[in-house]
Amino acid sequence: MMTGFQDKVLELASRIPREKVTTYKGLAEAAGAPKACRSVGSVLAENPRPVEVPCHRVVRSDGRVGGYSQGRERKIQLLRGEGVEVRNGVIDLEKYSISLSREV
DNA sequence: TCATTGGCTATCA
DNA sequence: CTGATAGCCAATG
Repeated sequence: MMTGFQDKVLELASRIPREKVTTYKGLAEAAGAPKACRSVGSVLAENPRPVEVPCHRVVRSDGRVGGYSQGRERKIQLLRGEGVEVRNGVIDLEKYSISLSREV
């Protein structure tokens, strides 16, 4: 259906710069729902677009990579391939987490 | 419109 | 990690 929420989530997710990651919570806030962290996951889960929407750049607020439709390991490999330091499935949010800039 | 289900979460125990 | 609870959106009936 691609409603406003989904569209926003995918849009923001596709705007994540390289070597940077965002959290489901942050994405939810940027999408307009500060507590729709789960909904964000649902949207990404049903939108397998490893090219247009790199959902693998979205991690959990704990700093862990979280889940992935294609496999948790796959997500980690992709992140590492972009230059993100992934230690045992954990990412340094202090260095890679960013606040989604709502610019073009 | 409401009820139920599902889901890459968040937080607490 | 598991279990439970919470709060959210989309799909289905």
